[in-house]
Amino acid sequence: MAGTTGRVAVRRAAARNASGNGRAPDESALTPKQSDRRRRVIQAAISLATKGGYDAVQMRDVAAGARVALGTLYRYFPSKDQLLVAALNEWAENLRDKQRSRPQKGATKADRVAGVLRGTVRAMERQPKLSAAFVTALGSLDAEEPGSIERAAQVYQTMTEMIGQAMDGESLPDQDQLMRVLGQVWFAVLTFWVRGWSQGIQMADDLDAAAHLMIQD
Amino acid sequence: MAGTTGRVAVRRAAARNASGNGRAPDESALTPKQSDRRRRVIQAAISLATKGGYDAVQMRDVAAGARVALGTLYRYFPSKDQLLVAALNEWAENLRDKQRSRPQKGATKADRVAGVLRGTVRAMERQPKLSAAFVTALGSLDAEEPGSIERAAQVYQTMTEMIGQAMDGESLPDQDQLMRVLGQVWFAVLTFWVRGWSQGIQMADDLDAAAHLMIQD
DNA sequence: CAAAATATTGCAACAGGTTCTACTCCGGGT
DNA sequence: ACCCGGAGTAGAACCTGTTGCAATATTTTG
Repeated sequence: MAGTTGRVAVRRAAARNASGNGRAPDESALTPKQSDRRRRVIQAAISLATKGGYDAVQMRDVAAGARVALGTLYRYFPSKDQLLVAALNEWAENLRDKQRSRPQKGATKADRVAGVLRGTVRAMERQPKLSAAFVTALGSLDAEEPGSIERAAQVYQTMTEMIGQAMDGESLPDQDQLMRVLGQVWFAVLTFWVRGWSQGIQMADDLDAAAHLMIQD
Repeated sequence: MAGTTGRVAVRRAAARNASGNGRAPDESALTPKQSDRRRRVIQAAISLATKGGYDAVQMRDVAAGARVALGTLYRYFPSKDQLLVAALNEWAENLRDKQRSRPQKGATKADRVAGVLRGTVRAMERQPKLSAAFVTALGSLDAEEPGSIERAAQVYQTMTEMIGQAMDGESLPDQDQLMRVLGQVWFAVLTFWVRGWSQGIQMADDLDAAAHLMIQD
């Protein structure tokens, strides 16, 4: 029991790219074998996270689960956090597509936006361990680490697209600023939940409050 | 150069409290020697964080800097993150007291609240490394770790008090909900900045937008 | 003041993310 | 078919947060 270590922020900075390329194979198209490996890695990470959360996603286990060497794992994803955020990306894109096919029904913009936001947290509450792992990883991305900002931006954009769908019709003034802040509230609400600073129930309330306070219609 | 580890989420859970007490001496009043040790520890952490940020705060170095054994350090603070958040607490309380003596001048509630929020981030921008360490620690607190939720709540409350000062006068309906969301935006804005997802300049804009969208007066 | 209870110290040991090394393997160009 | 460089593999090694422990030092108690 007991005993464990923690999160690590990694310095990395210089170094790296010792020999040859050193870049993740994301850049150019992956060969079939490669995208298969990539899929297996993400799947292994999700599977571990679903059962045991962030801490249970141990890189050695992910590698073993995906039947790749540790070094290969790190060639695909430069860190545990980026791996998990990549998984979160796929999850979010899935959800966005689902929401696209079943649009919000609310009468007002505010209602529809609140609906979308509540939808995401409801989905996350169904897999608390996995979601906690996602949120922890997202909130721990190292800004210095190449690619991490882009990966976060991708999640943010998927989120924004979901909100955008609910705001159809003529756009409000300052819509960008508004969506930006809504994205921040979404992130904070999830973090508060994951960190135990608020109960699951409060997430919906907070999102409702934010949407209705900021969007008046 | 290169090489480092990351954040660690610690399992801890059971175990601990093996022999005797095991509780941090925070509980009852500290003896003079003890509060002196405590002060030295926090000071050492701040000093390291100011120069090198979160990663530079290495527990062995903190212990050495405070002239305390590693074990003692852990008796006072159960984790690196709680140590840093304790430091953040003191910093925030200081700022709150300063703001109390020099209240916001804005004409509207929204202006004054935005002013307070901007004030905190402006102060943080002056010590980017230290602030990044604070925010990272706050966002990494382990919910399982005893005391961590209380410590986060304390920061949150100090924040709330600052906002409260600016909202003097009759309170709005849903004021609690409102302050809650404002606190979330504050946290998110700082996180976005620290993670490199937004520029410093944007922090003020986002906080202004949030305050003015949510407080209409 | 002596005994008992607590706090500190110094250090070794662990754990898990990340890095490094020495090979082996595979696919394409010649 | 042969050769080359990039991609993979296995595993050791490194780093730093955290824990465990025996020996001392300080405080509390009676």
